[in-house]
Amino acid sequence: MTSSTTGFQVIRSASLVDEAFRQIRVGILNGDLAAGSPLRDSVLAEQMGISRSPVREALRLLEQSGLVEKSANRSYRISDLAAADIPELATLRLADEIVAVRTIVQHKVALDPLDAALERLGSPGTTALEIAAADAAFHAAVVALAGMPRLNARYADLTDQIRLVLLAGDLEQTGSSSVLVERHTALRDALRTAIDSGDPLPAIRAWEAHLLQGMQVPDLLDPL
Amino acid sequence: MTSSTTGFQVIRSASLVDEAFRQIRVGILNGDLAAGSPLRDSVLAEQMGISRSPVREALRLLEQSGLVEKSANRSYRISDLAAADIPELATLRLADEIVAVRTIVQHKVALDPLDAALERLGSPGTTALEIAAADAAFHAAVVALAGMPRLNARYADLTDQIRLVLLAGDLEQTGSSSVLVERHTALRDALRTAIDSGDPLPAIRAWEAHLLQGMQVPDLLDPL
DNA sequence: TGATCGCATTCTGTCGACAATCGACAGAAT
DNA sequence: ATTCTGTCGATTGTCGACAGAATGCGATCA
Repeated sequence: MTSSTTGFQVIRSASLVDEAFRQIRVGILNGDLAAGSPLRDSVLAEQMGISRSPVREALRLLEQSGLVEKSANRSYRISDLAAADIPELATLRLADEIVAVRTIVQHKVALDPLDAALERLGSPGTTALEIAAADAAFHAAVVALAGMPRLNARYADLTDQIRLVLLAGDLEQTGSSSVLVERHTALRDALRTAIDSGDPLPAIRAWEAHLLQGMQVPDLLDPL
Repeated sequence: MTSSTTGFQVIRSASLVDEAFRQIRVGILNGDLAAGSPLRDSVLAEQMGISRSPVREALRLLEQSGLVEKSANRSYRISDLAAADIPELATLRLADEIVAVRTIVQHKVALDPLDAALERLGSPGTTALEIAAADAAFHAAVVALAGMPRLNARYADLTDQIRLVLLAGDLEQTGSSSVLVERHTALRDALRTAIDSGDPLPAIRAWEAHLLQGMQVPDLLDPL
């Protein structure tokens, strides 16, 4: 890399907007911020020790990414995603992952980056939260393999919203670690055989089945 | 300085951010704003007669919607979407429209709203630009029929970006009005028969063929 | 006692100004 | 002549403050 000789790191002071975005986002996804209560920019700004302007821009970005919405009296609050929103979110996520699978199969992308995610998924002594994170990381890695930046961006937004729904209804139903490793390894193998054979359909079927058992996806998919 | 050169209007009400977003967006999509030149918030603010803050927030929103990009700590500029970006954009658009088609077929949504779009497409004496708009409106109407707000939002962003690409390379290859009416009527009929039979596959195939002939979509789709 | 109007407080939207940073240019040193 | 360095103008990032709107409370009247 560029700075390998000196060990210097590239200095990039992220803008306050990016920093505020990041902090508010993790605050929401960790459940630290109360679900229904309004998000007041002045309060957030004071808590972060910055002015309101960057916070306001960050809130707008969070709104576009779906984690935050403006209520009628025009104050921001965390999106109250309910079980009613699950079908749409799950459908869109499945659609995006299928796009990724197809692209990967068509371009015969190397699958090595998935091994790291699989390993993290199977490492012993991980909390349920870490297991869920590793699960999400595997799917995100698959999507990333497609090399489509816009797909990546919108997929990240989707997973954030889904995580918010799960947080609200706390119906975290991640199975045991071992069975998860088994299932995701099967997914990778399906991808590999699809690449070898050139036919993505079996991999797509495996993906549908996988996401179907993860959460109730509408029966949109069987006709395929 | 009046806004005669750019066609911007002085903003009066609503939210200045929304208004600025709207005006800059149409300015980009109409080609009024130079493609490569930087978008300076001070200049835009002055042209619209408002301060820089709303403009900056609008530019950030435009960045997330893909029409504008910013180099680190430097000025915004219109995204230089090239022909290299067409495969991803077209793939994502097709994926989204297929999601809509599947949802419509499964829920047996009434197709009446499409007739208005078809009529506009076939009304005589329309310019090539209006024909293109009516074409896009038909597809947007189909997506809207699915009733999925997030799908709608991201589809709108996609079509904006695609329009920007077409604007840059001006390879507008809209056929004659009559043949377009014919093709889109066929799409609606395919949708209808799919709803009646309960099998979305023929409609999906019709959609793939339609979008394939519209612009070079990668061969992602034939395995379906 | 209950409802409605008015006032005060709080919050959001917007603005002008200051500070920080970047690219370019010119001058100096090799 | 070329390269490095110091400075300057331009532009972005951030801030504190003001104005309008909304909310809540209290007083007054039916």
